[in-house]
Amino acid sequence: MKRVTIYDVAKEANVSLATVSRVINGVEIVRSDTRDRVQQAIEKLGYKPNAIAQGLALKKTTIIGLVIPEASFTYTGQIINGLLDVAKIYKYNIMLHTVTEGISEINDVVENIIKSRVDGVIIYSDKLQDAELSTLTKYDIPIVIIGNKAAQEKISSVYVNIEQAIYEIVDVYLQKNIDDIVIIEDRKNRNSIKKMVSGASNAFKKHNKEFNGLIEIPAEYRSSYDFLSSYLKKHKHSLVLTNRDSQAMACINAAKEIGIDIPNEMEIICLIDTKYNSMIRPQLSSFFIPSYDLGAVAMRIITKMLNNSNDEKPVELSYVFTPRQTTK
Amino acid sequence: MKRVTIYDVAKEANVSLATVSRVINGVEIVRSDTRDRVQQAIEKLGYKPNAIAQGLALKKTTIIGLVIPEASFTYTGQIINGLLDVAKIYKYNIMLHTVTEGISEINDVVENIIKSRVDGVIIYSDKLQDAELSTLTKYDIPIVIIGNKAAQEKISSVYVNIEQAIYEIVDVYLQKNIDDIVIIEDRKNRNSIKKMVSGASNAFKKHNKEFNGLIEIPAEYRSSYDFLSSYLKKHKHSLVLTNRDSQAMACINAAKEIGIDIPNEMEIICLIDTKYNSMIRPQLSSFFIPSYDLGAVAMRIITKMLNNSNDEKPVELSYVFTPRQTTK
DNA sequence: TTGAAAGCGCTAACAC
DNA sequence: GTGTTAGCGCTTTCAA
Repeated sequence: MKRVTIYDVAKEANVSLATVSRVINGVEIVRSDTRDRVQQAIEKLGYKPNAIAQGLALKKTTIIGLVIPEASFTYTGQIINGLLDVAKIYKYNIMLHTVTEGISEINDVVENIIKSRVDGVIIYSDKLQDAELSTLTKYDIPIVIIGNKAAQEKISSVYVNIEQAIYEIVDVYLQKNIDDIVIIEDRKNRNSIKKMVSGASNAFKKHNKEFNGLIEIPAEYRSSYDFLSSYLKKHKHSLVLTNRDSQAMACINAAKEIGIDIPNEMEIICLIDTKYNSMIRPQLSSFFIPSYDLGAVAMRIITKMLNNSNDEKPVELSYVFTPRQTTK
Repeated sequence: MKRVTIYDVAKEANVSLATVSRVINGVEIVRSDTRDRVQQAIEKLGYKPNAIAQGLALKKTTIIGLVIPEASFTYTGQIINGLLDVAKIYKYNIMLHTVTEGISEINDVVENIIKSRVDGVIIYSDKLQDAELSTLTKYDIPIVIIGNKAAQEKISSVYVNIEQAIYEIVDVYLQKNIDDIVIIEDRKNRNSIKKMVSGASNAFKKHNKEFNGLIEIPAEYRSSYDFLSSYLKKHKHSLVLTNRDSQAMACINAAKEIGIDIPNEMEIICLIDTKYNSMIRPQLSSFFIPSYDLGAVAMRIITKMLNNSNDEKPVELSYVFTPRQTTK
């Protein structure tokens, strides 16, 4: 099919481009019979406005860049769903970028975002640090960060206070005089772990104790399972805190294997809630982190920024601890 | 920061736009000292070519549309990872669209894709039917379908032969004279289920039997668990085939609850493999479907189509049955 | 090797 | 209420 342009429609309907433009943009001042003529021409020719040309003329693309970590989508997926649902309402399109390791790759992504002239960018990734964010703001690209409170001016954010969550739960255990608490870290979510540790440390401090229960495990499920299988034989802990469900499951399975009774001999709490938490046995106690809302709110914030351009305050969403079968 | 254009760079470097354009596009015929001058100007001004303007001028956007179902990304996630890894190599950007129910919403997505002038579109969704695909091809948008063999000319595809997979496994059981086999369906993946049923039916036919073991369950995990808990009390089956891991888990948990011994009294096989299959207990026997590769290959095919424009043959990827603890 | 100028498809003053 | 025209930022042909 021959690419049909606004010009073809104008000719077909015997009007000027301007009038066609008015019709497709819903500008009111067009007489209804010419509007109809134009509409018919559009139908007949199957004309679809070229968003790229519109983008050039208007200096805005109605595209929002989204940056997420590669790998598991079990958690990120919900964020994306929230994001997209809101994006649809406001007619924004989403351009998807993933980042893994490698500083050069990160620079590529940033470069790419700038070139593509997105109207704004939503970032859910620890990988983009202040430097990258600064170059983005230098190019006047509105930014919303998911999962962290933004550290810079002009950057907005929506997040859950992980530190607080861990603080509270650890405090509960310390009050019951249970202090053999560890946090498992697989080095894949450094930033989250840092906050978890910080929360735990604060709780310990409150009780005049010192927290040093950070244990490193391998990044892959299989090897972390193997690691824990031998580790747990020698080390008993009262409470294990994990970031991801996969880590908790490695822990559960290893404990079962050894014969550790969950939750009576050892309790496990996972920070992030996925649909699998209540499917596995024992069902995994976890925090409910409103991931869908994180995405939805992020998108809402960005649309606001694009309309008012005055910066939005960081938004803190609340978590809920959901006890299941891995806690007493 | 003031938007800097190719014109600013030209002025800064004392050359014409054309020369700057040549430099940023790596056209060889520029003298090296002018090239250097231009490069310096670009650095100094922090110039980044406007992909939108390039898109207009070149009539191509280097954007690929991606259509996926909303909801769970546990499986789709791997497809996206494969897709993005290859997209990065070829410098394509991905614009993400999700579809759920609702014919109007689907039309919106199609409309949106056409307007955004993507160079091609990769579709992983049963929701887009022949009608929608036809309008896409009418607008000369190259299409690659993931998960189904394309039914139309000019449309390419990459898929796994689910029908065959189920045929083979069911045949194995029938040869052992086990024919109390059911397939669980939750109405969320109609197309897949249809193929599974077809595969099972063929196997039964081969043994001069008739397959009618399709059982409908609720779509949500919780209600399907409840349903199965009461269903399995009255109905014993030798083999349960499911599409998604969540369905299999509902089945496993319900069976456990009732006291059905898996795999001795009842076996369970899940079609789609996720990382959770080997984390849960009992570990779930399943087919390994190369989802990452489905994405990667789809992207490769699209790039080929964009370069040669001769249509690509459908690509069939292979599956591997991976027995774990839910089968004998 | 470089520059001038037309054109990609659209929007938005401004004029009629 | 409708048309004319000058951009939006870039590529590319054709001259020089």
